[in-house]
Amino acid sequence: MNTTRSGRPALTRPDGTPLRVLVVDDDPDLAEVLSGALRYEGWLIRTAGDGASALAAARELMPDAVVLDVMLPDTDGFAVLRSLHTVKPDVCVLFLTARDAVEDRIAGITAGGDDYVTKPFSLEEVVARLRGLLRRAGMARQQDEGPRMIVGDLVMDEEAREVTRAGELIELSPTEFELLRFLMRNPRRVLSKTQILDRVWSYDFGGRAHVVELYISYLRKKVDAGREPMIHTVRGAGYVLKPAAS
Amino acid sequence: MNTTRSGRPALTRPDGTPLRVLVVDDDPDLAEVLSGALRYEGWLIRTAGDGASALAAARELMPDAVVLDVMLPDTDGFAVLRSLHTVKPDVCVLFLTARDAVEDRIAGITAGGDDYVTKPFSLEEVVARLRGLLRRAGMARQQDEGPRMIVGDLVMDEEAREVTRAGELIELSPTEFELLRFLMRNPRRVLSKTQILDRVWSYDFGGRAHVVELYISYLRKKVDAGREPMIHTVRGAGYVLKPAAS
DNA sequence: CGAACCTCTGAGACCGCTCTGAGCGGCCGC
DNA sequence: GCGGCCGCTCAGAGCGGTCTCAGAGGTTCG
Repeated sequence: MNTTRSGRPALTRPDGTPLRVLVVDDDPDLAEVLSGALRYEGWLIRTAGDGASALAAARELMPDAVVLDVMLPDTDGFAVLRSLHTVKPDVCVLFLTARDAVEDRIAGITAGGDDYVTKPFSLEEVVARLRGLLRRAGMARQQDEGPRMIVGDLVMDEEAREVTRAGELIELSPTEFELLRFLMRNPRRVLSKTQILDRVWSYDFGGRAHVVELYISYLRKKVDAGREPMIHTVRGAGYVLKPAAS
Repeated sequence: MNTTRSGRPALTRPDGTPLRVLVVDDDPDLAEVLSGALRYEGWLIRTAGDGASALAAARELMPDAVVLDVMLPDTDGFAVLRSLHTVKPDVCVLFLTARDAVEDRIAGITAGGDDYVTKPFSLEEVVARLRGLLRRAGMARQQDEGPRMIVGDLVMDEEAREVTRAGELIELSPTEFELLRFLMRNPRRVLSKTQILDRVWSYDFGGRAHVVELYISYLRKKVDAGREPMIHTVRGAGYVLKPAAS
């Protein structure tokens, strides 16, 4: 079976081959970081730096999804979207956009089922949105039962943004939610504070790893409160999430 | 089973294959947004930019329904309608028309079973009208029980434009109604303000997401008033509609 | 022509979220 | 045992998201 580099089973096409994603951004550094994160999911990635080469790459790759910066040197996002749909009508598109440009020309994009994230974003956010898009579009094999993630008696419904432990509802802030999502996607696996910072916080976050400790403590208070602990500290290494039974 | 991108079961032909819809509009952006929204319903979409290519596409696609702009570069919509009926006599037609356009001729249309919406329209409106047309024409399989939607003790009858909670009638303004319809079509699913804006407000609406907050507060006053709340805010993400029991 | 309603804008208040800094306690090496 | 380091938690400041109110402008209907 196709797997991610973390050993977790990858989200694949229905036939088991890797999902294909095209990353389009004129900032080479950002494109590199993005494609790295997506490759880590076990997907097949190509990159392009402008609209024209994006179209060429799309024709060749026939991607299942495209991560597309709205601000491109040659064309605007809407035109690219149209061209992409003529190349592959069922392609999913995840737009990357500056925060203040949202109102600008993006209007109507989410209407077709496509989605967007605003810069600066976290890699987990991008990956999560893409997985959501691909799953809803029926391009991904249903290995798990949809948008539900389960570790021990801890359950996360990504679409409803709902977390329960032993059936009890747990309310989480956005950052807490994203941190827990990252932990749950990597159960029984030690994650360093740096790793967590790189994945869960925005790429331009200048702060310290201390924040991770703080949010872990928040999570413990809500997730482990009075119960068998699932979040464990590995001194000098990082944190692990494990089912309580173990 | 054929499903929409939201995971909800799609309205299909009686034989289970996707409904076929032809979108005819000379504005490529609008055609793109429309076909995106309809594709999202799990339907098979083709587009055309003028009357001649519309006819050609219709002959090839044999669509169940046509979304047709009245103002076309080469002919007017009514001529196209007549030709369409020679190609496929039982096709449903949804007209797109300017607000101040000829009321009399349009009136004749609705008598024939077809329908129309005035520009600028919201995508939810178009989708709802189309679903109504297809259902009434017997082209869609009745998977759900007709025009009735139920979430918890909240019931919406789309055709009667009537909403009740726990049996009590709730009076809603047009915008409130459409917002609630969108929420009810996506229960237990977090919807961002942008998503809501793109679907419920007209495509040319330039305003801010602030309006969504305002209308959510109106809805709460009417739907949740004094009862167990069903409309929940997910800070930083959007809103969810959930049965009170949960 | 007037009244009622609907929709949207703007302003203000509130409150939850995020992060900083500091202090404390426990773990490890010496 | 002792000092230093690592990790945990608390308290608080600043910020930004969200809610609500009041009112203007437009539309519909009587």
